[in-house]
Amino acid sequence: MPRPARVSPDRILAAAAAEFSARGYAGARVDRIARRARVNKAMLYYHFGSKQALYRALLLDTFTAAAARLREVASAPLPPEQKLEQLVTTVSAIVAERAHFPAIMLREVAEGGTHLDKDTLAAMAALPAIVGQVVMEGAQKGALRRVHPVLAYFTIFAPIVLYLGGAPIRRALATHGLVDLTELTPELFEREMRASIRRAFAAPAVTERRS
Amino acid sequence: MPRPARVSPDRILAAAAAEFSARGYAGARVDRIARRARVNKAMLYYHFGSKQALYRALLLDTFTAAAARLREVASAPLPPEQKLEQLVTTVSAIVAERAHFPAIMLREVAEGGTHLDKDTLAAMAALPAIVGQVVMEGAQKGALRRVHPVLAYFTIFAPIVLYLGGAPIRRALATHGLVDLTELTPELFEREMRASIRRAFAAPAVTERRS
DNA sequence: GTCTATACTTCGATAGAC
DNA sequence: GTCTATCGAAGTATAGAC
Repeated sequence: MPRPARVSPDRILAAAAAEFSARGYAGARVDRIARRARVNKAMLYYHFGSKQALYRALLLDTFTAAAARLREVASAPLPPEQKLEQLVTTVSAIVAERAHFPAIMLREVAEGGTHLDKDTLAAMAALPAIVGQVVMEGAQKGALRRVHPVLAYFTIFAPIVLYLGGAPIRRALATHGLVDLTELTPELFEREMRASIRRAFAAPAVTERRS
Repeated sequence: MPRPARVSPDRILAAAAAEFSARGYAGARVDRIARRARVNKAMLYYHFGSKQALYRALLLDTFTAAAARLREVASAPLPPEQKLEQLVTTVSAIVAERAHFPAIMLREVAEGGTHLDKDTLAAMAALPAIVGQVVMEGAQKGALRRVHPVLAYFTIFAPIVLYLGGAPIRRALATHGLVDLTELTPELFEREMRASIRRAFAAPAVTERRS
């Protein structure tokens, strides 16, 4: 047997990621997901049960994977300042690997978690917890300024997710000749973000640098 | 004539703001908007023509008003560092007055501008332009660090919009007993944001403070 | 596990009287 | 300008054969 063809659920999840991220829960069409995954609708319902269950499975998978990546950074043997910058890099990397991540996250925030169950909500809630842990550790060691951990989470996550998730609308703006920008690249954006985050959260210089 | 009753269009726009922000374009129901505005559907179509036209009217109104507020700050007789902090305050104030602003913005970014026409897209594009103007002025005067204007836009806007727009999902998390937080208040958030922005974009200290 | 055909529902939009 | 009634298009989900 050259091809086991045991790939339906994975293909469906991938198709669901594309569809839900591009159109949102209400805008997504089960027919389209099935077609994109090259299975028929009945097959999709056979594996996932309902549109909502598929959506939850997708989000649980997405946020669980992201949290795992961030946990690696949080528990790495690095000084807190470097962990913080590494978080920026890792969030960017997560988006680079899963292009649908930003749209899904932005939509779910806007949606208020309406379609989610407790497990999926818990997976989302893990992200701020991990960032908060890094910041609090840094403050304790005197390496970082004391800031509210939730503020740190938003200061780091929000710009990256909105900027990278904004690629499609920037294309739309460009189409209409409305974009001014000497296109900022994701690479440059990440570099500048790291610098901004470093400065925003650096501990006030108590011991002065020698003159 | 005690009450002109000439309020249908405004009431419809207000109802549309609530519905579209809570459910998105595809999830919004024209019936619900009409009911909330206490007009019937035919009346709504009489005034706005279609669901899409109503959506565009709402977004054009929303972003035009926000841009006007920000332009005031940009052209105020203030040093750039203060303008920057004032932008933080103003974005927070805009959200305080129009609670649906964050959700609408997050959704439209995720949506990629699909439902928008050129005018509405232009109104959205005005926001980064205004922030960029402040940052470039500051860099020219040596008051601010040289950063890409688009980066500055996202660094300021994104955390505020995502944090304030995230209130509903934080409530959902709290309902399930998943929130750790010693609830960060919007006021404290704004104060800390101003501090972070100030540090992130301050010009490197060339002239040392006297010892 | 896989597919076709279809039941059932909801929603955007309009016709047409007042 | 305002309203009631309704059409027609989609959309989720399932029945039932293979």
